[in-house]
Amino acid sequence: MPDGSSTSTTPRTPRAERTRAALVKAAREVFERDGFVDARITDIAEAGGVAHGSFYTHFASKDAAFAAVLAEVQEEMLHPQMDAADAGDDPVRAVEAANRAYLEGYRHNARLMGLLEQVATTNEEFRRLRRRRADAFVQRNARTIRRLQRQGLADRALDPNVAAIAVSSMVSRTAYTLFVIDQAEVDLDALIATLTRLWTNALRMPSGDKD
Amino acid sequence: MPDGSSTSTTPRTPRAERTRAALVKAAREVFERDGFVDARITDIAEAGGVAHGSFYTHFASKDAAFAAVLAEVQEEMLHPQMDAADAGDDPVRAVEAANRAYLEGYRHNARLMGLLEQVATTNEEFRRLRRRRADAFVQRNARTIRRLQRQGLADRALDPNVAAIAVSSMVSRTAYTLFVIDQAEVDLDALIATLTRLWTNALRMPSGDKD
Amino acid sequence: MPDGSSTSTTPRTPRAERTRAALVKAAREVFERDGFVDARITDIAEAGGVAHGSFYTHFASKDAAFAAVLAEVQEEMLHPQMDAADAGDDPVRAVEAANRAYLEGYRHNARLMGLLEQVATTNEEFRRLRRRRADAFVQRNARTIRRLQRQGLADRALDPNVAAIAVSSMVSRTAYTLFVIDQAEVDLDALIATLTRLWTNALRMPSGDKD
Amino acid sequence: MPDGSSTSTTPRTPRAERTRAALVKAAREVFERDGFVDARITDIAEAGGVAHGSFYTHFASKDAAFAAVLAEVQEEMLHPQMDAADAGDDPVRAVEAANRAYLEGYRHNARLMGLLEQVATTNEEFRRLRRRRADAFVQRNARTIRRLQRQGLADRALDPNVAAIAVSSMVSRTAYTLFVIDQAEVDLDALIATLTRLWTNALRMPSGDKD
DNA sequence: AATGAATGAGGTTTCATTCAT
DNA sequence: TATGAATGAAACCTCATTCAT
Repeated sequence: MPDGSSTSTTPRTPRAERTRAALVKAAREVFERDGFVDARITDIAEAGGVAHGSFYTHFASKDAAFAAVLAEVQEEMLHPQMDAADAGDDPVRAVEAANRAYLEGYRHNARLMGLLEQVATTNEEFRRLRRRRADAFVQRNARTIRRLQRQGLADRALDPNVAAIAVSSMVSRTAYTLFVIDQAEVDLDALIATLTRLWTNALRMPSGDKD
Repeated sequence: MPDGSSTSTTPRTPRAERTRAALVKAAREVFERDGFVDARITDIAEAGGVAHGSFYTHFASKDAAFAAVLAEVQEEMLHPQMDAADAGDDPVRAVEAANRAYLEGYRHNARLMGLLEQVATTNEEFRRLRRRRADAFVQRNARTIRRLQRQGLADRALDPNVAAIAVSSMVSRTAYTLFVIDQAEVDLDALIATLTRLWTNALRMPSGDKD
Repeated sequence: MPDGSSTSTTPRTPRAERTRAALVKAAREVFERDGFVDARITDIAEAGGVAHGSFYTHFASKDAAFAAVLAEVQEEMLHPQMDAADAGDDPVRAVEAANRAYLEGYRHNARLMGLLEQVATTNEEFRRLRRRRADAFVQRNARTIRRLQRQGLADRALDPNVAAIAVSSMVSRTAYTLFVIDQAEVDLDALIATLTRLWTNALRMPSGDKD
Repeated sequence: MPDGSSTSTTPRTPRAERTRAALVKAAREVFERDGFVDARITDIAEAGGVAHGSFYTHFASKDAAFAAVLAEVQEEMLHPQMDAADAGDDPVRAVEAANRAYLEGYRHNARLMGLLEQVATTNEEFRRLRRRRADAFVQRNARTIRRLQRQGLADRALDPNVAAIAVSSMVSRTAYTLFVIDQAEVDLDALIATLTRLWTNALRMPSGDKD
C-alpha cells in the first residue's frame, strides 16, 4: 500500500471503525460510478451517511481513500503466479490455474482495475503501486520461465525477462479490454482456455496434444 | 480522428496556417511535458508565441488541440498489420515486419501514446478513438489468423477473435510498459525478435527452426 | 419568488445565518451601486467580509443572490390594491391609500426596482417574477373596476381588463420615471394626490368636488 | 441620435453604402432575435454577408450599430402628440389620433422598443436617448394640458407636469406590456378607444357623451 | 469523533475590438 | 474598402481541504 497515506490517524473506537468502513464502501461506489477525477468528497461523505468534514477524520485525502479501497481487494487481485505447486507437476495446469485466478479476480473487480489504470496515468503514487504489483508478477514469471528453459520445457530462444513482460501483458491487457473497455459478457472458461493455450504455445511448453 | 473536434472551417490564409502549425507543435510539447490534465492553454499559447485568445482561433478546446496533435502522428502509429503482402510468402516475416513497424512508431511517439492512454481513461471521445484504432487492428488480425488456421498454418484450437485480441494486447502493452512506464533504453531488434517469436509460437505457426 | 434559486437547504447554524444575512446586505449594496451586470461576486463577498468562495456556500449564483435580495423587500413592494376595505366605504380614499402604499414602497426601494427592471429585460426567471407580481395586481384591479362599473361608480364604456393594465401602468411607470430615472426629490403627497385624481377621473369615479 | 458614434467615417462609395445598409438590416435581425447583450458582431457580419472585420468599417462599435438601427425607425416612433392641428378643433379626436399613431408605430416596432428598454437599463448613451424622446413628448403634452386647463377644458386641480408624465406613462407602458411582454394579438381599435377614453377622462376633458 | 461553514487557488472561454495585408 | 487573424481582458464557479465548535 502506498506509504502511510491511507489513514491520518489510526482509528481507535468501534464507532470510528464503523464510520471508516462505511466510507470505504461509499468511496468505492462513488469512484466506480463517477471515476476518480469526478468523484467528489461530498458525495462520498453523503453516501457514507456522514457529514462532509468527517471524511477527513478518516482519510487524509482523496488519494488516501482510494488507496484504502484498493487495499480491500488486494488479496483477490494478485497477479497470476505460474507456480507449479498449484497444480502438482503439470506446468500447463499451473498456468491455467494462475490465469483462472487472475481473470476471476479481475472480472470481479473490473471497474476498480479500470480506475487504477486511470489514476495511475496521473498520480505518481499509484503509478508506483501498479508497477510494484506488476513487477512482482513479472519477476516471478521470469524465474519460472528460466527454470522451464533449463528443464527443456520452454523455448530457449526467448529472453525470459521480455517474455515474462509479454505474456503478463497479454493476459492483463486482454482482461482490461474485455472487462473494462468492452464490458462484455464473457465465457470465462473459454477465455481461460484460449489464453492458457496461447501462453503455453508462446513458450513452446509441451502439452499432451499434437500440433 | 474525432471528427468535428478541430475547428470546423479549414484555415484560410498562410498566416493562419503558420500559427496553427506553431500551436500544434507547442501543444505537443506542453502535453508531453505536463500531461494532458496539467497542460494549460496559456502555456500552449505562450509556447506557440501567440496571445492567449489566439489559441481559440484555431482550436475549440484543449481536446481539439490534442486531437490535432494525434492527427499528426496518425500515419506512423498504425497498429501492426500481419499482412502477408508485406513479406512475400513468409508469414513469420510478415509478423516481424508488422511488429517492427509498430514498435518503431510506438517508441518514436512514446510520450504521446502514454498521453492517449491517459486521456482515454477520462474522455469518451478519445476512448472511442483508441478503441476504433485497436478494433481495426484486431479485426484484421483475426481474419489473418482464420486464414492461417484454414491453411493449416496456425493452431486450430484457438478462438481467432480472442487470440487476435490477446496477441495485439501482448505487443501493445509490452510497448507501453517498456517505452512509457519504464522509459528504458531497449534493444529494439532483440525486442522485436522476442515478440515475434512469442507471437508465432503462440499461434503455432511453423518456422524453419527446430524446437 | 423564483423558487429554487436560493440555495436549497435552509442554512443551519447561527453562524451560517449571520454570514448569509451579511451577504444579502452586501449584495444589495453592490447591486445598487454597480448594477446587476457589473456587480462582481468577488465584490459582494468582500463587502460581506467573507472569502470569495463562501458566496457559493449560500447562493448558487448571482441570480440566486439577487432573488434573495428581492425576497427581503417583497412585503413592502406589493402593488397598490384598490381594496375598499382599506378606506371604509370611500372608493377614492381606497385608491389613494393604495397609491400611497405603492409609491412609498417604490421610493424606498427605488434602486432595487430599477434593478429588477434591468434584470427582467435579460433574464427569463426575473421576467416571470415581475410579470407574476404585475398580473396579480392587474387582475385584482380589474375585478374592482368591474364591481364599480356594476355599482354605477365607474365608466361603463371602459374595458375593465385594459383599463386595469393602463392605470397600473400609469402609476408604476410614473414611479419608475420619477424615482429611478429622474431620481428627483418629489413631493410625495402632491404626487399621490395627482395620480389618485387622474386615476379616479380616468374611471369617472364620483368624487365630492365639482369640476 | 446619440452623438457622432453612429458611424466612424461617413461612407462614400455606393459599394460601402450597400454594405452598410445590409449590416443595418442584419443588425436589426440579430438584435431582435438574440437581444442586445447576446448579439454577436460575428453573427451580424455573417447575416450581412460580410467578413467579421468589415463590421468596423461601418460602425465604431456595437452601440453604434444599434443606434443606426434605431435611427431608421425614428420617424415612425415619435411619441403621440396631442396636437390639435391633427384633428381640427376636437381635442378628443386629437388625443385619439396621437394614440393611434403612437400605438401603431409601437406595435410595428415592438421588438425594437423592447430592445431599447433593455439597452437603456444598462447604457448611459441610450438612457439619454430614451429620456430625450420621452421628455420632448412630456413637455409638449404639459403645454397642451396647461392650455386646456386655461380654456376650461381640463381639470384644473391637476399638476400639468405630473399629469403629462402620468398619461404618457400610461400609454407607453401599456404598449410595452401588451406588445413586448405579452406579445398578444390585440384589437388595436379597441385598445385605442380605451386608452383615449381613459386619457380624456383623466383630464376631465369634455366629450359628447354623458356620464 | 463529528459537524458543516469557510477558505481560496486556479484556468477556461468568450468576444468586442484592432490591425496587417 | 474588405478581409479575417490576432489580441487580451475579465470573472465565474468548483471543490479539496481546513478549522472552529
